[in-house]
Amino acid sequence: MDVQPRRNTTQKRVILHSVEQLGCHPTAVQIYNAVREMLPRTSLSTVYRNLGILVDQGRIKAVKGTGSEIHYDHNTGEHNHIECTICGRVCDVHVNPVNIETLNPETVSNFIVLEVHMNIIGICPECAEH
Amino acid sequence: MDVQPRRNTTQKRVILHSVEQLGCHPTAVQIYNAVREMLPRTSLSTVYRNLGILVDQGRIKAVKGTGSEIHYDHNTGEHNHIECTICGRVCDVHVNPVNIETLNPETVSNFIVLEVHMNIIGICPECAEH
DNA sequence: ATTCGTAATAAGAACTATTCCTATTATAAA
DNA sequence: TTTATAATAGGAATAGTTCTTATTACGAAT
Repeated sequence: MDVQPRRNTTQKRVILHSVEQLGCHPTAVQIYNAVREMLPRTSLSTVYRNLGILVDQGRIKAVKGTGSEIHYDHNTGEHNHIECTICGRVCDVHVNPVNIETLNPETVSNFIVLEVHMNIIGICPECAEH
Repeated sequence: MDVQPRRNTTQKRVILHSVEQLGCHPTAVQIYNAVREMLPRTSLSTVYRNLGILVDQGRIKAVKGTGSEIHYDHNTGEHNHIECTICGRVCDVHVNPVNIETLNPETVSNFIVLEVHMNIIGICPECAEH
């Protein structure tokens, strides 16, 4: 729970930069490939460790789609995601957020509601036109 | 894409029965443990294979939470899920479904919207009272 | 600038959840 | 019954992620 000292390493900077550059919610391996174009000796575990640190620091978000890989999102603001069933791409979506206050406690099994995530599944424009 | 003949085996019946009995969205391993109390020689791969068949047949649903395991749900009707951040339990929730028609195509990046899933994160009543 | 403690790294082993493989078993049709 | 083959048990293989350890390099204090 206490904050460790953090060094500002080249790898960390390039990893964050790659998440931002790749844009559309890359996976760890996609980030790894991008990073290795600039720093060819970077290891996958370094990518995973730094992604974990960046998530802990709230500088990026980890996003789960329908697949088994974790996607990383540099957009830390409130938004939802839409995933293409065909190509697997994950995009940002701005739907009116569900107001937690409006959820009747009875309907949510008397849980204390913390977050409401909306995941939309669909077909992206590119895949829609074959 | 053609339908294979399916045999009605004891294992398949006990696996479906366990998903129903365990109720609150068990994982494959939880189902495996329950099944082995009745059929001690059942293997984990048999559990996975039959869960896959049951999902394909629409008799149960596969549900992903925040964790890495897949949960199985005998409630095949339209509903959403709420997950406790503390104990990890996944429960059914009946929130007014999001009407796909009301989603502005612009706001959903011009995707063809197929499904809208709402995942709620919270604290369950048991965990709330320490 | 140089030294030095230690955070971060590279490389790969280990782990976890799931899927696949294969010889054997058992269902149900003939 | 017999028989063809779907389903099984057991375990190997895979995929994605996390962990381990000797080595490297950041940056604070000389």
